[in-house]
Amino acid sequence: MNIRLRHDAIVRTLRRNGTATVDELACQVGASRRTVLRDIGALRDQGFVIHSECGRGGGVQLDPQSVQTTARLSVTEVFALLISVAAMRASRSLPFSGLADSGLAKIEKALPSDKVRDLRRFLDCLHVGQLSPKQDTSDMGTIDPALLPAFETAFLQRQNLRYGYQDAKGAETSREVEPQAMLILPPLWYLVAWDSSREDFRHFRMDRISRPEIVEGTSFRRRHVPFEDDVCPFSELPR
Amino acid sequence: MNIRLRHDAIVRTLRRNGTATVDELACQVGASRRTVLRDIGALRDQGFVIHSECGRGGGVQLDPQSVQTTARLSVTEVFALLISVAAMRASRSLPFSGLADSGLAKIEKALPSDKVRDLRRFLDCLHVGQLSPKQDTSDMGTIDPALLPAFETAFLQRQNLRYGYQDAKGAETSREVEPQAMLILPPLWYLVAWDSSREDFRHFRMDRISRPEIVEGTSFRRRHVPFEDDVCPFSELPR
DNA sequence: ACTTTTAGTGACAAATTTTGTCACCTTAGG
DNA sequence: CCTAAGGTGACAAAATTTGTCACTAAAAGT
Repeated sequence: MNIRLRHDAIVRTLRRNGTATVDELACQVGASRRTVLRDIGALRDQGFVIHSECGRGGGVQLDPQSVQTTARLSVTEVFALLISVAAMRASRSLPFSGLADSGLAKIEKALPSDKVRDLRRFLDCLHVGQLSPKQDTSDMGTIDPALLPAFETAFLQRQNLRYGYQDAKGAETSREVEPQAMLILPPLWYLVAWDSSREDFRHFRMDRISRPEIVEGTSFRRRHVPFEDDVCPFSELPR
Repeated sequence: MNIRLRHDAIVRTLRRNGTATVDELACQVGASRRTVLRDIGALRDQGFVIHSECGRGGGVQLDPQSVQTTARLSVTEVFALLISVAAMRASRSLPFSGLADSGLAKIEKALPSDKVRDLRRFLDCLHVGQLSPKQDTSDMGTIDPALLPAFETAFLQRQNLRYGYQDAKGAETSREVEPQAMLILPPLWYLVAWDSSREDFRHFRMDRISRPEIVEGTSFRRRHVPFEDDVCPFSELPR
C-alpha cells in the first residue's frame, strides 16, 4: 500500500473510531507497528494534531480542531460523477433512476444558475440507446476522466476538438471534428461529431480517443443529429 | 528532491515560461532528462494536458484550457449528489452499484487526496440498514438539501448542532446534540446523535429536523454508536 | 538527402527511500 | 511490580525511484 494512501487511511480510521491503539491501526492498514508510528510522526509534521496516551485504555486520537473544510471541486471534476449518474438514470426500467434524478435536482438547486446552464448544456449532448431489460446493464461502460476537460470545453464553448483516433484496423489517425453529441450504447460510449472535411457525421468510440485538445480560434454551430428511432436524449427520458 | 515537489515545480515552470524543452526542465528541477519525461507522463495520467512538439523550436507546453477550471462547486454542493450515489451503492444486490462505485472512484482519481478526505469523512458517517431484495427500493428517501451546509460543518468539524425537532406527538422542541452518524432505513433517513443532557444516543428523523445551526465554540469526539447487526457502514459495503 | 534538435521508450543497474524486526525506554493504571 | 500502551534507534531487507544508455520518431534547417 502506498504511503500516501496509508496516511489517509490512518486519518480516516481515527476520524471514524475517535481513538485507536497503534497496533489496531497497524492491523487495519496492513503495516507494521513501527511504520504506523512513523506515519503518525509524519502526519504530525504535516500539521495534524494527534494526542496520545500511554497505559491501559490509551491510544492515539485526532484533535477535532485540526480540520479544514474549504475544499472545492471544479466543474470538470463533478462532470465525471454526473455522467455516471446520467448513465444510471438512463436505465429507466430499473430502480433508483428516480433517485439519480433527484440527485441532479439537488445539485441544480444548490448551484448558481449559470453553472446549472453549463451542466444542462453538457448533459443535453448525452443520448442513450435502447436498453433492453434482458441485457446485462451492470456495466454501462465508462469514460476516461482524462478526456473530460477537453470535452467539457469543446461542448460548452462549441470549439473544434482534435484528437488521435485508433480506427478499426488499429491505425492511429489524427481527427479534427465538431463534437455534437455523446451516445451511450452500453457498454460502449461514442462521440458523435461532424467531420467538416468529409461533410458528414462520424461516430468515434470514446475508448479509442486519445490526447483530445481544443482547436483555438474555432467555433461551430449545433447540427441536427440523425439518431436512430430508439435513441433517446437524456433530457427527455421518462422520469 | 521529492517527486511531488518536482511535479509541482514542473507545472509551475511550464505555467511561467509557457513552453520549455525537457532538457531545460531537467536542469531547472535538478533531475535527469529521463526522470522529467517520466514526470510528464505521470502528470498526463493525472489529467494535465501537456502538448509537445519535436524538432527545433519544439518543447512541452501546458494546455491553457486545462489551467483555467475556475468554476468550482463547494463540497456541500457535491455532497447532495454523492449521498444519492452512496444510497444507490448501498443496494448491493441491484445492478448499477458498481457503476456508482466507479463514479466515486473517478472523483477520487480526479481530485487531490486532501479533498477526497473531506468527502470520505462525511460518507464515513453514513450507515445503511439491511435492504431486503423484496422491499420496494425505488424510493430510498431523500434529505432536504437545505440541511446540508449545517450538517457538513457539524460532522467535519465535530461541532454541536442545534435544531428544531417535531416529535411523534407533533410538538416542536429545540435540541442540541453531537451528530455521530446518519442512518438510512429506506425510505426514512435518521440522524444518530449523542444527547449529552440525557447521556444517551437518540435517533432523529431527518424530515422532522428544521433550521439546523452550528453551536459555535463546541467540540465533541466520535463515540462508538451501538448499531444493530444488520446496519452496515457505507464504507464497508462489499464492492 | 543529410544533419540537428527535440520528444519519447525500454531495459537495467545504481541510488534512494521505505519498511520490518528487534532491542530497549518511558508512562500510566491496577 | 506487572502489564499495556506510546515512543526511539539501528540496521538489514524490500521496494521504489532515478540515471544511463541505446534506441526510435518527428520536425525543421541546410
